[in-house]
Amino acid sequence: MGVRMKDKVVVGMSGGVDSSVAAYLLKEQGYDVIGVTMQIWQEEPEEVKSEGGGCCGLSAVEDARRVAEVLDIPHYVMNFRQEFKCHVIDYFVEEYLAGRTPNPCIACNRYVKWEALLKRSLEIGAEYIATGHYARIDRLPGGRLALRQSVTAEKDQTYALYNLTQEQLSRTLMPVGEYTKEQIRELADRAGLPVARKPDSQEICFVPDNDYAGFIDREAGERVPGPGNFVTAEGEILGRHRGITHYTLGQRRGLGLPMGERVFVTEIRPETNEVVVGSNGDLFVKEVLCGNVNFMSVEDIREPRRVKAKIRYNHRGEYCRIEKAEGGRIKCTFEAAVRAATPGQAAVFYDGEYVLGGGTIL
RNA sequence: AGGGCUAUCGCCAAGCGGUAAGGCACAGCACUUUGACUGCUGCAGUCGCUGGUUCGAAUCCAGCUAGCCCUG
Repeated sequence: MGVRMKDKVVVGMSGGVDSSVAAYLLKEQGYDVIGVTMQIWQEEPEEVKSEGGGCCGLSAVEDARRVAEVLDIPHYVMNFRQEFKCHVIDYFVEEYLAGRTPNPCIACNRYVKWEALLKRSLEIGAEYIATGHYARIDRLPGGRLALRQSVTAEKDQTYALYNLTQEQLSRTLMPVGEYTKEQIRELADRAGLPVARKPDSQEICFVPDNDYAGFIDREAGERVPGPGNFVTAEGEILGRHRGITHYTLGQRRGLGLPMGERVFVTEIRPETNEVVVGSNGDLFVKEVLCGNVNFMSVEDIREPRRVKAKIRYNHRGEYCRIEKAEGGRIKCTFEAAVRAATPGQAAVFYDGEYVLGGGTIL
């Protein structure tokens, strides 16, 4: 590893174990480490302050500061509320209003962490930014940079990072990707970091009460579509739903329909405010179309090629053939049908351990 | 107000004299740095009501009530 001594790196510190250890590791490697905690949302309610919090919660600031003290590195708080509101919150709300299911982490990574944070980090003289993501970055023989899955496939977080550009990757360090979660906690413990046993974060960081639909109600007010009909694919009305923002493809719980058998959301129709319900089998498809494609390990694809694709964060992946389609889109033809390919979610393509690229499911 | 049928958890539904299956829904938990999926746990001291027969009834009998159906 060509560690360039004294290179300055800004580590985005969320106050969690992973980013804390990232800072620790980089310091050990000889970098000039600066800890930065991003303020991205409002003040947290008092109750959740001492809890695990989200990946970017504000209670984070306290923890991050303590870690920085232990590591003896400077720590700053940067305000990114505006960027977060624009690229994450608004996007999140608009997608749901349109009947799609967004992935806010992907947007946050691409536009807040690797755009706003990176820009400001460069402004203060840093060469790199670093995070505690479980992913690796390699330079390929051809010269391109590509994300590589972390050592532990279970913890791998490349899915949420497929949208990064070459320029962004060239300014990024992800030291945590070389270790397992257990090793990271051990390192934290040995380094005396106060967050070694902090529970992993989960849920949407800006929706601490886990009621994302309620969040949309508060954000979008009367723009939120009201109740409508649950219907079958044949058009039979089965009952009333609470508004399309409450549902996503493949969802079973919360429908309140006693059909005698399990039923799932198979389609959301914003035009008619209908939510279509069907059996689990109805959710499987072999073809998926993607837009807003970002290529990573390759500049582009001319010929169809076989890759493994993940259609959601927690997806083991399925082999498919990807090929160019109308308007820069990519058509994926799966070897085995995938369940609930959901518009708004990302399909990320893997060439072995490397992220070839990805796009948004249409 | 002639006759027949049915009344068991929010919905569906076993049970046929021996001390309330199951499915769906719902709730909680687990899993999870997105939404989901999935898994686990919980969920009728009571069988429309009132009496009766019986050692013992949701199960048999009677009356009442409600709903459905057929006649008028």
